[in-house]
Amino acid sequence: MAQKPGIPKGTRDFSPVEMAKRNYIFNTIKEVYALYGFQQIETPAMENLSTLMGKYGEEGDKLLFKILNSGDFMHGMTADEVASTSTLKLAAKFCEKGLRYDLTVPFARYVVQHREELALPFKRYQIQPVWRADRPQKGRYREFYQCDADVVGSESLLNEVELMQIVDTVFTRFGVRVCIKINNRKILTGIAEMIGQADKIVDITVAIDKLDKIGLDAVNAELAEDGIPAEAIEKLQPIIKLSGSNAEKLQTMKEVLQDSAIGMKGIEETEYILSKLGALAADASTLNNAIELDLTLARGLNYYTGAIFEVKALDVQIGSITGGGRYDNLTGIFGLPGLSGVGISFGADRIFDVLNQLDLYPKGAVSATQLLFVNFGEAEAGYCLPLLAKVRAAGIAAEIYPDAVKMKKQMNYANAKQIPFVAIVGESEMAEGKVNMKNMTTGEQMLVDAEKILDGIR
RNA sequence: GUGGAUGUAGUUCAGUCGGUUAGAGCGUCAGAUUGUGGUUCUGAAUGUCGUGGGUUCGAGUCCCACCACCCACCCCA
Repeated sequence: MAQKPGIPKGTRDFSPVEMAKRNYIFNTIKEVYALYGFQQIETPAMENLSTLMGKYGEEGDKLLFKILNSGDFMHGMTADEVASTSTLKLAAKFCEKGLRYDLTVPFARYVVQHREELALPFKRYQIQPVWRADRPQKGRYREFYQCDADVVGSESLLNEVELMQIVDTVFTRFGVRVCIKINNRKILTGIAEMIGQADKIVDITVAIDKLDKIGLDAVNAELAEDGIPAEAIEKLQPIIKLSGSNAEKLQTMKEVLQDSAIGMKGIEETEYILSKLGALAADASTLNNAIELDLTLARGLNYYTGAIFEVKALDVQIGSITGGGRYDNLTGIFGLPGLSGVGISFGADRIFDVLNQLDLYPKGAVSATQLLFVNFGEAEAGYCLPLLAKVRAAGIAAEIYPDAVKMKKQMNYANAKQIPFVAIVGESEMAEGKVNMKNMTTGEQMLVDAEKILDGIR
């Protein structure tokens, strides 16, 4: 072996077993989305860079994968430009496309581009890979899948309620215990107003967001570093430390934010969503999983304007595995103002890790072939082929070992593929018109009539 | 972009103070067993010790650079 081939940093191959598991995840999510009336779309892996740039903040722009123009990409460049040392400027010159960074922005582009054909409100889901030029680490890849569902063209909070129900249903089906955290950008804006730091809203939310990770003192230190006056930080303390039931938290915040119109609007929205989910009284929730108002939840993406959500697994420490929120004017940047959207995104790769750690895959999700015919030679194989066809016609995945090699080897193959049944047909079985069916789990064998081969697989 | 660790067989990893022939488990292959697997036993194959340079009589081991991967921060799913 001369040189081992490899794949780019932060990308992965998926083995047959991994794909079976991933498909189980994707299929479960798809089923639930469809159950709520969402329809699937796909968009291209690459978008025009102008569609992507400026939508994810300064950090996000840096993490965009840019695609070099094909052909003579230096064409038409001036000597000055070629000599320029500014990577950004050069990139802008010879890259006009980029790989998608998430599914939400391409979706907004899709909506604007197809606005005439869409029946509003438009509910779509989309399961595709996205790419980020991040430095990879645990649970973090440069190519990963998102499973988004969004509704645009409706301001009703019923959409938020349904999305919470979807989250709850999906994780219930997976058997993963989660905590759904909910907050509202308007409340955060109200808080920033109340402490007189409205323009620092982004810094404040980013700092507060880290509370459960770095602790209160570190958050306060970061706030001070961001230039928030000590007096304002002081005012923030009771809010950061707020505890109690959802209803209690709302009551407290109503008092704190009574002078902020936008803050009160956020409270009202949150109250509505929680009440519809039965999450205000302690024991009345209609969800299987806990839903909790968490004022420290901020979410980095700055296009969110209303409710925001995030889901954490209770039994695995891995960061957020699902997130989303309402964005009032995402299509505005593409020239279509006044359309409100709200959506969620399941992080399939992290859910994959969670299900792996908890070993929550249902039996049968992994193995595909149910029955293997052992191959003893030309004549025997010829006898098996019609039987094979019959089994397949009954919808049972089956295969015949293509080579008449040693039986041990064929049995090993069945083991490696976790095939539960093996059909052994040699001279004696052929002569009697029978099939020897072996259950690979129990080791039991029984001789059945070839006609009744299906009875052997039970 | 910042910081920290690691790099030896397909894989996980050992390898003492720098010492002559590079080790183990798992996996793979073969045999025990010509039509019965998972267990067991026996045997075998597989190495640019990440790459390049340096120190040395001698380097897997020490030094430097580079590369790769991992972890943490930033940010995020």
